[in-house]
Amino acid sequence: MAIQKLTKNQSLVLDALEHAEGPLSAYTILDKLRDHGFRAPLQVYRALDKLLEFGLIHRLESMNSFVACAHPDHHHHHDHGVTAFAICEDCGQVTEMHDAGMEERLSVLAGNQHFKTEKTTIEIRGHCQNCTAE
Amino acid sequence: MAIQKLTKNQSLVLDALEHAEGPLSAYTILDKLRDHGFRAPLQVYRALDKLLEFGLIHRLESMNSFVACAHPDHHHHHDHGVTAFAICEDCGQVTEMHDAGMEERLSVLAGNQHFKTEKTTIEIRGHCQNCTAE
DNA sequence: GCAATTGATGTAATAACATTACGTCAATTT
DNA sequence: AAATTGACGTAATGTTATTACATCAATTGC
Ligand SMILES: [Zn+2]
Ligand SMILES: [Zn+2]
Ligand SMILES: [Zn+2]
Ligand SMILES: [Zn+2]
Repeated sequence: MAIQKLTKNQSLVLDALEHAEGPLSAYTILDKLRDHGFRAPLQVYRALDKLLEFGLIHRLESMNSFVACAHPDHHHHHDHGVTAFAICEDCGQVTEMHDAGMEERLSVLAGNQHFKTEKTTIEIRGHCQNCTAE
Repeated sequence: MAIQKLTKNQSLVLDALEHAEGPLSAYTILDKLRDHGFRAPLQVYRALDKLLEFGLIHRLESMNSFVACAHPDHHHHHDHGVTAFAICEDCGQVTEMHDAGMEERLSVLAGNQHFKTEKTTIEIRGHCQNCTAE
């Protein structure tokens, strides 16, 4: 699919996420965008919903927050397949990972249960290389 | 480790989860236990924290709720390894799955990033066999 | 036995996260 | 031009989780 034209609010929210060091909660985004006219949570949540739909951002379920997609051809629609995230509990850094072998195992697991997968969440909490070094 | 003696509140919460059809939110548990003297969220959250620690229940991050562990030797401490959940969005049924191949892939993924894993969340949202049949 | 510590509990208040409801407006379609 | 659609603004409310403080019971050390 072609480039997605974003509305002003959507662009502001995406921008906030892309320039952030790590994942942001919806309310943190709201605070960052008050100077740009944001006043209510719904302005953020509506933009987030669309950006999720476009595949430009991801939601981290285990921490109720959001990150910009690390995929290089951002600002385009594309299929992610299954995405796994490594989340450092010390510094907050998030690494987005894709792995065909992982997808295959999950596909088999779901198939065993005759389960029709719509969306898969994989989040690894722990400590990144930097924060592990003594 | 041996059998864990549970406090009254912990037993009540575990019981509520074991007798539930599907996952329950903390506040739903609170409502179910009002007749047993529960008055405040903290009574539930404290019990949930301990039950999670003992490995007797699981938290489903993608729906902010909790399920009793499906592992047969429940009421004992045991290591789960990595657990994946298939969550039906139609009927709410949750299936707990374990798979060595999946653990291996996750281990490799984390290893590639020199990431030290503490806890892994895998949740598959979709439709179970019953809810898929026409 | 008794003081000190530890762990569980009760209660209230507050914080953090998310949605519903309602009205307006601009662009697109018919 | 009317109808439809999609984005937006605002207020109110609903849901999930934590902080703070006081009390009580069981255990530990002397
Ligand atoms: Zn991505
Ligand atoms: Zn780190
Ligand atoms: Zn289990
Ligand atoms: Zn189902």
